[in-house]
Amino acid sequence: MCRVAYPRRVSATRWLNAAEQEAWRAYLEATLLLFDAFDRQLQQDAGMPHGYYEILVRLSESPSRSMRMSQLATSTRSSRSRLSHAVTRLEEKGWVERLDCATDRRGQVAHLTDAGYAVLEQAAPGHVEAVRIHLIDKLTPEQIEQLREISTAVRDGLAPADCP
Amino acid sequence: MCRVAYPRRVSATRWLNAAEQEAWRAYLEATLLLFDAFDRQLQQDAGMPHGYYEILVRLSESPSRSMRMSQLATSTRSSRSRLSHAVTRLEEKGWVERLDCATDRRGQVAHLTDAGYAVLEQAAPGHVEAVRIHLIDKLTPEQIEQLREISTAVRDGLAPADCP
DNA sequence: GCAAGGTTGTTGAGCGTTCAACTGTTGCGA
DNA sequence: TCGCAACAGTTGAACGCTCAACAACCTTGC
Repeated sequence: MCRVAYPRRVSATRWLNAAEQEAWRAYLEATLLLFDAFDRQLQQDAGMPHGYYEILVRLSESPSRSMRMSQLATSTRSSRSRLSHAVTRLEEKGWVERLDCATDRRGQVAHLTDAGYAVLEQAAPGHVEAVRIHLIDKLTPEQIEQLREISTAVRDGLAPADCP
Repeated sequence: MCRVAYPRRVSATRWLNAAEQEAWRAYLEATLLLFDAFDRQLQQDAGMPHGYYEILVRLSESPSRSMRMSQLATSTRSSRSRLSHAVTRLEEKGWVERLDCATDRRGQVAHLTDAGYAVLEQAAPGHVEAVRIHLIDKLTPEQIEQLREISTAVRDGLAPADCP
């Protein structure tokens, strides 16, 4: 039988040192400002939040302009529930449609309509310009590479293993 | 009088090259996963979203444990409206209270209560640990410094000039 | 062939955020 | 000191997200 004579001492908090704290806070603030800017820009110019735009982008990159709901959810890093609600809204706008999946009767396939593709084409330049102005153009090529490496390390630590 | 003979040609979209695209997407995905993780952790352990936690942190760092609403809003990078709603919730929980400002009758001061401070003390170790595990520990000291520089550049490009 | 358990996707309630409109107050120039 | 713009903060409606519960279907092992 397992006997624990004394409760193990709860490990002391490893607080952040000054450099770590500064990095974390700067990252946090930059990200909040950045995401706010993108959300506002897309809401104004295309009538949708950034998350919805990303859904359309992913669909547009698929050869058939369609994807299984669950695949779309993991590739946009969103929950099934969030995606389901989002696709409902996108369907109301006529930008996406739901189709039954041929091989799995539980499944649904989200398909980007022509209207959705048109909206995306019209919204993309403004969004890319915003990403440039607020992020890319502020950094040197070396920093862009550093950001890629940093982000990849963090992402791979958090993403389920089967995510591409 | 100013005369424009021909409308100026709309500038062609400066699309992202492969390296820029990869960096941007990795950053986007890492950040979504990271913020989700922090939100979930704090919601579970402390019953509040990350944004609310940050409000308590800022207040706790003020000598008087209080701040003007507008100062608190800009320092947490949130809108006045968001902060107002948030403080309402935090007040309902008894973690913050609103006081009238002595020098400006329009003003309100948010003050961290003892209960709020206690909650913060109890929630902090778990949150710091999450920041370590998912972010700091995944990076080398050089990368942490790089992240600080990158984030500072981006933040300073977006923040109103009078923000410290 | 069938039961058990896993997977896929949806739903509704509750909560947080946004946006626009609003109140009350202050600062400033005529 | 009057008038007015700017400022500080709040409010409610609309919307997006989370969470838990759910229905439907597939898979596995017997």
